[in-house]
This record gives sequence, C-alpha cells and structure tokens, in this order.
Amino acid sequence: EHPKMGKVKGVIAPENLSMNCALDACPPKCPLPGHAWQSVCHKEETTWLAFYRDTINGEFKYIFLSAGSSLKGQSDREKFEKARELGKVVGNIRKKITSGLRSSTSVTMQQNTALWFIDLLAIRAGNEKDTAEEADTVGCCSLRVEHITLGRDEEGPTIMFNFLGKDSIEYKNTLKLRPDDEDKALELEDNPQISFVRHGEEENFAQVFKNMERLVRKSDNGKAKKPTDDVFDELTTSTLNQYLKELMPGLTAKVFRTFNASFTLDQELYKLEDHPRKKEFMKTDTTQLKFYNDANYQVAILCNHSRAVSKTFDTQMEKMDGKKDEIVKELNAAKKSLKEKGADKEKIKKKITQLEERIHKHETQKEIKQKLAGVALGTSKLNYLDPRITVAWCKKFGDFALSKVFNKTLQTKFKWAIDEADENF
DNA sequence: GTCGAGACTTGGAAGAATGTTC
DNA sequence: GAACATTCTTCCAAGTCTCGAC
Repeated sequence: EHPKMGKVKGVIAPENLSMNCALDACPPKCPLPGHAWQSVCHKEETTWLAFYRDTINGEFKYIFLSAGSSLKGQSDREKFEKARELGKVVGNIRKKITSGLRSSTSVTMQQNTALWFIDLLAIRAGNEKDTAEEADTVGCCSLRVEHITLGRDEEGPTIMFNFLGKDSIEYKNTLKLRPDDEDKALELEDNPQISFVRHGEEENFAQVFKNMERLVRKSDNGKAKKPTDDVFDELTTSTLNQYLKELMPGLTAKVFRTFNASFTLDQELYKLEDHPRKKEFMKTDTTQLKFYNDANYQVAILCNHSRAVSKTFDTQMEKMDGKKDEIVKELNAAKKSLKEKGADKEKIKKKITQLEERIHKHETQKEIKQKLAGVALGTSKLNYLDPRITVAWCKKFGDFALSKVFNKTLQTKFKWAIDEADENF
C-alpha cells in the first residue's frame, strides 16, 4: 500500500508555474486574467518548458516537449547509440565481470555479482527509497535477503527472485541451468518465470551462487543477516555506476536494459532468415506480424512488462470456447453428410477443409490471447527497442509495411530512425 | 562519501477512438 | 447500428542518473 494513498492534489495556478524560454524570446502570456507566472527563467542547458511543485510531496513536475519533437528524437537516438556502443565492448566487460565475481575484495565481488544479474536478467538498478514516503519496491542494488531463495534441482543450483519492482509490479523468476534434455528445456523455455543461464556462463553461475550463499547469510563483519537486510550491503546505484564508467564512458546500469532488450529483438527477428518455416511465416501480413509480436513478446518477458488482465478475460475465453464448439459441430455434421447417398462430395470436402482451417485459426487466436493476457508489448517498443532494427527488418523481409508494427504516434516519434535505417542496418 | 536538488526516462491505467461481429 | 473488443493516446507517477554542496 502506498503511504500517500488517499491524499488530494491541490489545483495548480499560474502562480505555481515557472516558465523557461530563450533570453531573446517573448515569454508566453499568462492566459488567466489577473494571474501571473511565478517566474520566467532562461535555462539554455535544459529542455523543460515549465515546472511546478507537486502539492503532495513537493517534488518537481516538468512540462516537456512531445515525444515527436526533434529534440526528444535526438536524445532517443543517443540512448540507442550508447546501447550499440555497449554491444561492441560487452564481451570485454563480461570478461571483467567474470574475474570480478571471484575477487577477494567484498565490494568488487558485490559489484560484479549485481552486474551479472543486471546483464543477464535486465533488472533495474534499484535506487534507495524512503519507504515512509514511497511504496516499498526494489531493484538489483536494493534487493533484500527476503527476496532471494537459493535452492537446487536436478540440473544444479537455482536462484529464485521474488520482489516488487517499479510500480509495485511483481517480479518472480527462477534462474537455473538449461537441462541437457532438449524436450524438457523447450518446455521450460515457455515458462516466463524461469530463466536459463546463458550458454558459456555455467561456471560463472556456480560462482554467483557461491557469492549469493555468502551474501544472504552473513554481512562482511560476520554477523548473520536478517530477512530485511540488504543482499548487496556495500553497494549503491551510484557506486555501481561509477564502476561502470571505468568500464566504458557513459555506461550506466540502465544501458544494459536497453542493450539486452534491443539485442533480444534483433536475435529473435533474424531467426526468420534461415527458419525452416520461413515461407509459412511470410505467407500473409498476419503471420509475419505474429512472428514480429512473438519476438516483441520475448523482450516484454525479459523486461517484466506486465499489465492487468482484462476484467472480462474469463468471459471472452468462454465465448471463444463456445464459438469453437459451434464450428466443431458444423464440421461433424459435414463429415456425417459426406456418407449420405447422393451427396455432392467435392463440395462437402471443400467445406470440411474450410471448417478445419477455421478451427485452427480460432485456436491460434485463443493461444495468442492467453499468452498476452498479462503481458504489455507496448512499453518495450516505446522505450527499449532500437526502432532501426524494426525498420531494417520490415525492409529486408518482404518489404513488410512498417505501419503494421508502428502506429501513427510511433512513426512520428521514430521519424529519425525511419529516415536513417536501410535493410542492412 | 553522503545527501538532496534537479532533470530526464520509463511505466501502467484509463479513457477515447477505431475496428469487428452479429 | 448496437455491443463488444482492440488499439491508440493521454496522463502523470515512479523510476534512473547527474551534479554540486557539505
């Protein structure tokens, strides 16, 4: 429960607003007669147009340019360029993390263990929070002992995470080794609450597990930890980001999330290139869009982007089941009539094929609906996926219409990417 | 090194607009 | 064209991160 729940916001008057405009520009006129702006300033190094103080907690509230403005586009591009830069050096950074995991210096070991999670699981940095004023949510650096369960299964060690992240969204995930039995691995792969250790990272995982055993049991002074104690007790987001800057200029924890989200999309989309079912996927716009959405889905799972399940979800499922029953009845009747004397067999056979196709389509639709019930695809598309990857993929594979994946708002927001990327991006 | 102000990005909910089905 | 489903858009809270003061 949020500590400020139930508080009423005050009205924001012109007297609460500070305006920002160029020194040689005419400040906007206050539209309310008898009122005036609190102040007019000329901060050329900032992008905000106006700000006021929140009436509940006194925090700054800004008014910015829209996402479609060239200024925002430029900043968006810089964000993705930074992620691409990380992509070029991530191999070396992972080598440094590998050695840091085994460090005898506690701070170094903690920094690299946290980073290993941030890189693999795309967990947020986790700044300090004042739980008397804000909801009790955590990220990597602020994880507490009570959020972690260490265990073992037939493949080896397991690390289970269970905590509330941004917006009090539940994060439940068990990290484990990929089973040798490929059928079992494929089955577990479909479970969004299970993540496999990256290929080649098995030894590092064993070390991370050892580190975590130590971090959830004892602090550096040897005292036993309580469930409410911090796992990474010598770490803050600030010191972690300072360390990251030593590894690459401008690198922060957030960049790993952008990089891994875009990298995942790129990998998933380009599986189409030599996919055995390539023709089938590229047959219609609907099947190609489904392929794109499946790739987008993998990113949404990685970033834990969820949404409330529609209140009418169960009714909708029941309706779909009812609809399917109707088609099945029709199909059975058609099959029966095939055996009747004097029936137009060719016509009935054609009808049977059509009905079978309808059932298959219906089942696929239900499957998609169930899969996406609690998952939000839009957040990653808007914030984490380099739009140039999507633009290039659309151009490369059958000149697929970009409007199928980017609506009007996204096309405006990503104009810079549409102009820039060709099929070889 | 710590703290807090300041500036910006990321995020889901809700309502509006649009599409689909009967 | 009504009813319902889906997608788009807006809203603003909740994050991340930097920088300067102490």
